Amino acid sequence: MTTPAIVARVLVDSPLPQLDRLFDYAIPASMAEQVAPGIRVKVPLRSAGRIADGIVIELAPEGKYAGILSELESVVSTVRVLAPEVWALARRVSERAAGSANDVVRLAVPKRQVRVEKAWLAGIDASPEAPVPVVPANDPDYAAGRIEEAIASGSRLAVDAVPRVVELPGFPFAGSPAGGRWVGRWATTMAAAATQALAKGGSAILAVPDYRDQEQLVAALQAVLPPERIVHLDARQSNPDRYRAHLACLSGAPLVIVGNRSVVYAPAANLQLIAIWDDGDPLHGEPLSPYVHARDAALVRQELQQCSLWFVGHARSTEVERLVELGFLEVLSPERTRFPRVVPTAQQPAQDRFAAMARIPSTAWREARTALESGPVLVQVARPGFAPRLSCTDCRQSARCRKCDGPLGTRTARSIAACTWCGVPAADWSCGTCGGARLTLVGQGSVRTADELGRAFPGARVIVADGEHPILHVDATPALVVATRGAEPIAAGGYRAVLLLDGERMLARESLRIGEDCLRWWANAAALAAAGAPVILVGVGGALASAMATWRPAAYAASELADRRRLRFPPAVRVATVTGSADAVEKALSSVTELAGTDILGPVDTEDGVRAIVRFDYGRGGEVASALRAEVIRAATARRKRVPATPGSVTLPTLRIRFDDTEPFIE
DNA sequence: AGCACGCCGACT
DNA sequence: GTCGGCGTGCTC
Repeated sequence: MTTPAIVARVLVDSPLPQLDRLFDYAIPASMAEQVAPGIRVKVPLRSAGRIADGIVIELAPEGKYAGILSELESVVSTVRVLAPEVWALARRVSERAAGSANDVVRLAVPKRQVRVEKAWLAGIDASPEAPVPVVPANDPDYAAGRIEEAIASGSRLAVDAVPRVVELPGFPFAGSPAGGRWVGRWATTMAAAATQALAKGGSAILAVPDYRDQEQLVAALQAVLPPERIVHLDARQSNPDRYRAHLACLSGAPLVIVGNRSVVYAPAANLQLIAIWDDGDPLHGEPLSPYVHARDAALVRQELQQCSLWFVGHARSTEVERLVELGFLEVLSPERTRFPRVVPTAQQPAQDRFAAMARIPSTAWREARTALESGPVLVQVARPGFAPRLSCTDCRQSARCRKCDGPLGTRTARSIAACTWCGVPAADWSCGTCGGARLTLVGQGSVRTADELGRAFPGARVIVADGEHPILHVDATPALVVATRGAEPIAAGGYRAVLLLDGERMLARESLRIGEDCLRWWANAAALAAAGAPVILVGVGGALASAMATWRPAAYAASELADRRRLRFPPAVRVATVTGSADAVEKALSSVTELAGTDILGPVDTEDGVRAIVRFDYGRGGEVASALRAEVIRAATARRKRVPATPGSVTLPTLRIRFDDTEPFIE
């Protein structure tokens, strides 16, 4: 009797780009029963003289490899931790970014935890309880049946969120803590969409940028779903928690999987929906190689699995606007909405006794004072601390840290100046330019603003919410809530007024995305206002102010995108930064320079080596990525430089590629 | 990465 | 003759 020879094709866990492909191994008879796609194995790498970890990707008839096959060393676990569709996603995403599939798989499959796995395997054998039925929810602010229809037909949507807060209803299932909580209205829209996916027998992946958003979304889900249908899966969890959640997804039951950017790789059973909240938030960008943004990974996954794909937000990113203009995304806007009442005010000093706080115009003062009689008032500022910056009183130069040259600041009224980068106190400071020894406070951080507001409104409750004082919720009683952008608490019933103070300062940062970012920060804060409450945008004019006043962030995104098209800046075109030694970069550039629709900026010198930017049309992405990937492999296998053994220095690869990074572009 | 292979200079 | 330097290439 002869059986056809079957080989296991294995992805070997290695950081080396030249090993980032599949290796064929013979399957010993003793393991034949256990070997299946997606399981962890150990394999020999003879030439490297070691045993490596790997994941079986597929079983295939022998023949692709001419040489003599080694045998699998052992089966680590029979759990299929890498689902076939997640592997397909990892491969496509890594190819698109000229990176290693291994790096993406590391994001998609948490480290194994033996105890967690054993407990899960034991639990699977126990007879499962009958699942609590899911009642699909709709969102009354969108056209009747529109959400249901979108999930049913697998629509791709840019969803304009309802700019309001809402109180969650109590939930009929025991143990739900959601009732009575206030959350952003967007969270209930996403929750409603998720229930539609569950009702269809499928799973939903919901990605949020940070824990504050996650907290709201989970509360909104708990209000409409039994707890066993909700799973957190997140790179910030401990390894055991993350692995437990990963295994829960593998159980095959339809679930709502909530997490930050890496959740887009979750092994969802019968995926029906991927929804991303606030895709313009930089936290959706993956900081690890190959630096793939959650938005891009979601787009690839949608293409592979034909699920519904939603980008939900108050402000629209230029990337989503581009997809809308292409007709790839359909816009879903609420039917009947009261937009926030935004009032842009020029920067004019107050004429009354509050003139000391010149950055708050008198109209804003009046609104704040009136609103403070009935409830909480939000004051958004750019920076935390007391004085975010200090300068030399004599020569006005910005004061720098003696140790690391970082800028100095103070955190409270009483505290001593310290470096905002390394934290070293600046005792006995003297100016590096003129030798002066006196410091002047520059700017107002959250703490200083709170101090001054407290003096201007004697008896008022003042609450500071920033990175150091994280506050998620405030009640409906009068209070001045001073928050840095992105750290605004949710107020029960909504804020009675919102003051957006440091617009000019926020806009001063040099970044290609600064307009989009500011609009996002302001719109997200404005969405926390009570219906009809004034939102005062101080000291900002032009297109941004009118986009806020008319509540048309999409129109701003469209004009911004038109500018980028003219300038050939992303996302009108794609870009890849190429960094490394001068000759490696030069070789890499010559591999793409012949391609039509590409041009090259640079190279310019950097700290170690040079950097160039390749710009190319979307249609050229595949060719550019594969050409650059070939160069990465070539550079990695080419003659290795003799390392002069500098202890502590990190050895960087001679060639590094990063796609779709907008940071190198500044206006 | 890690390890073998291979092709030249200095050695008992 | 051959011991061992390191440049080059491969890992199923």
